[in-house]
Amino acid sequence: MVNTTLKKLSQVSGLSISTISRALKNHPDISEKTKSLVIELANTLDYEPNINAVHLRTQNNRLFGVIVPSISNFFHESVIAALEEECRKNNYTLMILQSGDDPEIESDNIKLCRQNRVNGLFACITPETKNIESFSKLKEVDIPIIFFDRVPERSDCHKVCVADIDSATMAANLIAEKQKKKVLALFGNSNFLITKKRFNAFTEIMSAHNIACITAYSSNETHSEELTNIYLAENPDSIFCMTDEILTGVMRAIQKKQLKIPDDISVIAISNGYIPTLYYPSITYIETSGKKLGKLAFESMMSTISGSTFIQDRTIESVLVRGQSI
Amino acid sequence: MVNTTLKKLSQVSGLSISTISRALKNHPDISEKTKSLVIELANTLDYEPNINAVHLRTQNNRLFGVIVPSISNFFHESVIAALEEECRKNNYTLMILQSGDDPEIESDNIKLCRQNRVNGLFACITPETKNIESFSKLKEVDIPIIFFDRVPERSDCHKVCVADIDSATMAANLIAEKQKKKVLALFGNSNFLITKKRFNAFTEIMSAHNIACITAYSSNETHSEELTNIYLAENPDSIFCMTDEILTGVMRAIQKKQLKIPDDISVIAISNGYIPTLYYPSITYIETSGKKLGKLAFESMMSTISGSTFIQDRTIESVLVRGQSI
DNA sequence: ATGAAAGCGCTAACAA
DNA sequence: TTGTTAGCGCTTTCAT
Repeated sequence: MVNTTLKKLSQVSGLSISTISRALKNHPDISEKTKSLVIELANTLDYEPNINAVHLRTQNNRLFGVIVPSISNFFHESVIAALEEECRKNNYTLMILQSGDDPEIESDNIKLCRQNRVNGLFACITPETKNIESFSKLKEVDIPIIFFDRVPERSDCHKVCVADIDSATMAANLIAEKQKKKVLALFGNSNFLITKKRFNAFTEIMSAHNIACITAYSSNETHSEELTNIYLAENPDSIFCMTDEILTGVMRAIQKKQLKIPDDISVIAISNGYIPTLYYPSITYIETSGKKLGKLAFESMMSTISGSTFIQDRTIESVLVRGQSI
Repeated sequence: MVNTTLKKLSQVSGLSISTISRALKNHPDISEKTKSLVIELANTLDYEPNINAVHLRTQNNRLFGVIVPSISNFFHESVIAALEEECRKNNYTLMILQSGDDPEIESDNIKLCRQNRVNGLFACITPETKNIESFSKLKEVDIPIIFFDRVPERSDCHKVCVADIDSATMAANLIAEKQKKKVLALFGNSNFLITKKRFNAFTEIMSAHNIACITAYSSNETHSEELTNIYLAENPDSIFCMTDEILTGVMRAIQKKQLKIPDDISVIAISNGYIPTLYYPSITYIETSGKKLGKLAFESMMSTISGSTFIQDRTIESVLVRGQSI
């Protein structure tokens, strides 16, 4: 069966299309009698407005796009969940796109956003996104972009990030406070601004306290496990993990070697919060909440949409969640 | 700046709108000269077709919807990832909707699908979805539905599921093979058909082998941990976990009590595959692949869309992945 | 090879 | 209070 349209309702009821349209939107001009008549008719015929027609006509899709590397990621997942919730509340639809960390797919996704005439885009860029030219095309047609988590280095764009320096600082300070002497610190992709900042903040505190610090970069689990195996030979008394992926790799190595946490070795991580609780003793971590980030990003979007010309550059505070791993 | 339209290209080039439209779609009637001219112009003016207009005109949105309880779930996440990939390849867009296991939101989502004139819907129903009336409205307007994972009991609808009985059977057989004598078996939500089937298959094999079997239902981590603590008093030699959530709860209890796996107690789970590898020794599990399910669901959708009247009822084979936990 | 025109379903300004 | 009409941007039939 074919979908019911205003035209059909008009034909069946004998009323004009515009009267039907108005009645359905509870327009004050329409009499109560007509309204209830039309609404009832619409219900029995299962009328649902054709959103393409509405959007074409109103030139407002009430649609936001979000580009993440992959939804299979605790952090981004929680960001999306938060965005989705806010969109629901504000009667927007969210178009979720995955870049797979491939700049070409990212560029395709941006095109999709333009074709769909999104009202705004939330974007987490790929490590290879050197210039943001493809994003600029959105700006040219006045589609605001809120970058989040992984953001461009330039300052003329809206950004919402988790605390980069702060979270590394908190972890470093806890290590110092616990009188650790030799730490293995594993960081994520060195292309990212956030990695650089955390690396600098962390190592600085280490030197300030005269704590020996072995550093390495890794962005996946297996590599982290290998690195841990290698550097465990140097007998660190603690390990700092910048991401969940690193943490799981490190834990695999530790568990295989049957090392006791925290007696043989201490562990501290930066995480969104699920993985650290899976282990026993549970891992102490600095929480960077994707949920909070999502909410803040949405807030920034709304204020930008409603005319604020202010460049948004916001940061989510980190929280220390104490486990028993250090 | 405003978006470029065919009209604008027409005005700038002096060609008619229809010529522009044809040139852009590589229509054979148009001369090469005109084509290249138009394409170049479109590029310089950053033309992107207004998808709402295209869809309104062509009455084909090339859009699928998918409803899951939450994207924050390993299994559903991988289903979505697979669906997304297939959609990409086939030039469809995927609209991802979350029900939060709330029948009311589910119903809203279905409405959204109708409003967006999706070409088809992939749906994983909520535990409370007693009747599928809201889904029927989609069928009335010829929108095919492929139910997956959690599906209605009635037989007149398309279904793609993971092996229910088989996976429970495989786990049970392994437990028997390993000569276990007393097993604690934790199952998910008892409303689901899949739970019932697995429960029956599992307990049947247990009785056939004269293995004592304590059973309980739990659908979240904390509850699973509590149940484990309670039933550990009865000294089972093995635990069967029907889901990842159950597994993490069980493992928390085991780790807190410092029980050694597999010496003190054996563990076996049904899982999508990530969580079991996090532990050491790694957990033996029956893999139910969300990725395979997604691919198969898409296949079913495509054959239904292209006219097959055949009721699809397909099942993903399970695979035993051996860890060291039993 | 190109153009004119109709119409997809809807909203809203204007008319009655 | 209701109806008429134009038009959003696009595709496609029919004419030239």
